Amino acid sequence: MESSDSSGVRKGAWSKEEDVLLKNCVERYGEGKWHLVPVRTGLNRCRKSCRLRWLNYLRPNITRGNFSKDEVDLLIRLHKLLGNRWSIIAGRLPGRTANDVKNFWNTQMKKKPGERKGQPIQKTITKTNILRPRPRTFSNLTIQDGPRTALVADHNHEQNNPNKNINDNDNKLEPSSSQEASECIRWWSNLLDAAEEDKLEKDIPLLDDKGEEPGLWTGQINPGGLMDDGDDSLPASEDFEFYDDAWELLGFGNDQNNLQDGSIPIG
DNA sequence: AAATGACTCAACCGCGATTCG
DNA sequence: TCGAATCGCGGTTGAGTCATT
Repeated sequence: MESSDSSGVRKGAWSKEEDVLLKNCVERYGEGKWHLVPVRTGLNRCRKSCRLRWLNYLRPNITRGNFSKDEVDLLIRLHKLLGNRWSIIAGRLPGRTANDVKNFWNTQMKKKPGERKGQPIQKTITKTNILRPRPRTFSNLTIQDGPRTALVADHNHEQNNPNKNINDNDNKLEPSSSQEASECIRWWSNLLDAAEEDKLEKDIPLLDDKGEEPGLWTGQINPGGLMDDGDDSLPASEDFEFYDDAWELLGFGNDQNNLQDGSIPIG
């Protein structure tokens, strides 16, 4: 079934030999610089295809198989909050790629209740029940408690932060065990519970009184959320988002200046 | 056993955003 | 400041597989 485009670049399913070449390349040079991968490997593939294959299939720690009940539950609520922002949602589901999440949603969750496993969902996304994230990038931030995957870590500053609660060898910021993955899911689930109970039952406007979207904090973390093609010198989906309200619920208050500090107490 | 339809998921496409010279 | 290159993402497609007739 293989084919190639007008420039002769191979398309279609990957062979085992191609997988080995790509895997060896990434292990040697690291993720990123995808435009160099075809040159380094000799693969007749475009950079996008190489990145996609790595992120969605070859990358370590990818969780395969059915979604657990907890994952489905969290997925439903995150989708309710975020809509089709698969990379962000996947970032809350350790080991799941955005493509996985998207495929799962499109194949399982769009079925009518009774046709699918899991609980019914609200099919219609309206302006009043969806919160779009408002990116607010920050760095040098560490949460000293909670799941490791909820840590906020600026890769450029990790070595300067003695308080970071993360394994130095694990710059992917992924859960190291299924127990941690479950803990991460539970943590986000609880957080969403609190945020939903506190705010979502009210009719939150899309824009606040300053004309900005109420929503999420964006910082740096990668609990495993991945999207397909593209490239970056940092692992994909390094965004970390905090529900504004959850931020307060967690005891941080609403002083955004806190975010500039090296660490923030939690709980 | 063969034909057909339904389903899954890997992969591609296109476009807006970002980076870089 | 601008244009080209690259990245990141969501939407869509289609080949392979499974279930049903």
